[in-house]
Amino acid sequence: MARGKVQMKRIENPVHRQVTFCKRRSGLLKKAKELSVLCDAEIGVFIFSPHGKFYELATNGMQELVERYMKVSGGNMQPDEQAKETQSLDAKEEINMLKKEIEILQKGLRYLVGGGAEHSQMTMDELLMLEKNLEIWICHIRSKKMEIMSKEIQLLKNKEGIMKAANQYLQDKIEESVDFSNFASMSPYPLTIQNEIFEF
Amino acid sequence: MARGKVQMKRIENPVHRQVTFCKRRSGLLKKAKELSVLCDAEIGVFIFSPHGKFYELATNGMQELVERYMKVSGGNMQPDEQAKETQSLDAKEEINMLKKEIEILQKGLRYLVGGGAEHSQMTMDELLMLEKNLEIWICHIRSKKMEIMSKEIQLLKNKEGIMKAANQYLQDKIEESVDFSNFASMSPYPLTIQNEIFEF
DNA sequence: AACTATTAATAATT
DNA sequence: TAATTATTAATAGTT
Repeated sequence: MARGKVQMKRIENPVHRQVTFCKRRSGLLKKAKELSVLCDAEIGVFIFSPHGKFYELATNGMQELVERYMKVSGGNMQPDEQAKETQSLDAKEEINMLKKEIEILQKGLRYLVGGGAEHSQMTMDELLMLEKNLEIWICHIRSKKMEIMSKEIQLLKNKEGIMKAANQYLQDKIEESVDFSNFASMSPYPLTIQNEIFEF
Repeated sequence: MARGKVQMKRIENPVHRQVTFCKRRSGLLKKAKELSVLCDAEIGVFIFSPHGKFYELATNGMQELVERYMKVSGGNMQPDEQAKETQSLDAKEEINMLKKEIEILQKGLRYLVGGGAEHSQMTMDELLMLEKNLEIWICHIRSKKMEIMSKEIQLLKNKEGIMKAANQYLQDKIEESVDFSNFASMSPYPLTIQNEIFEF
């Protein structure tokens, strides 16, 4: 927008890039604020600089926007579509249970972020629920571990098969040589050493 | 930026406002994308139109940005506010929303505990670390539960002591009365009933 | 950080 | 709605 058209690709010169970042960042935030004021929209902007610095603008508190975002994006991007599911349960009860769970999870989150000071405020029931959640979570992790281990075992078995085949091949060769040359022993090494040779 | 300077306040004419919203929204998203490309920054933009329609742009997936945001912002959730917003909605919709929210919170927790790695991509070592973390957390919770139970036990013991004292007092009174009046039996009730009288 | 020459965005208009 | 255009706003390169 000034002194020459700009190519839409990463600016390689780090100084230029940094300067442009500052200028355009403030420009973007200004535009965002303008849009929110002029059109009565709620807007949130995150900016993480390449070096991890964080900038934000939010019309109504980022927290609220994030929560709203999560609600919308949690389903599909179209708020219309998520309304159409049919399932008959005792809705109010379920809602209450879910809300409780949310509260507990939020407390848990706060606890983790806050480093532990907050759980003195949790009741016994809440602690039980949180404990249950964590146990479920640990189960997931353990099954993931099992999965990884299974893969490794499979890999090792494959290796073993290949090594066995290689050993067989070598043994055959040796026997062949023995037959052919009539030497008593061409193979001074035990098979285990052959294994090592073919390990990979 | 055209045909006259614009006042920085809400556009009252709804048609103008809507038109301006569309134009500036696309402008803002464009600018955001440009900034991210030119300066190698990560950017997320939420826009909620006055009528609740939602637009977003995110360089690396909004989820990741939101998580990152939660990390830097310290996770100061306001559990109260979101409950009120959902009052007028259809129950099933609400259930879905709450479930999504739970999922997101769990993801957030996972993220915080794991230090940022997605667990589908986690290595064995990372999973082990996470598992250990969760177990530690469960230990904390269990010790908190123990603490609560201990307090309850203490409370019950105190009660017991008070009741015993009360009983003793009553018994003394009764004996006194017996001595004083020379009636054979002033106390037709067993002590267990005295216990009930002094329960609280 | 301040300054322009330019480009880009957009308000009003068609 | 979708173009057009007259202006203003943003900013790239420079100092």
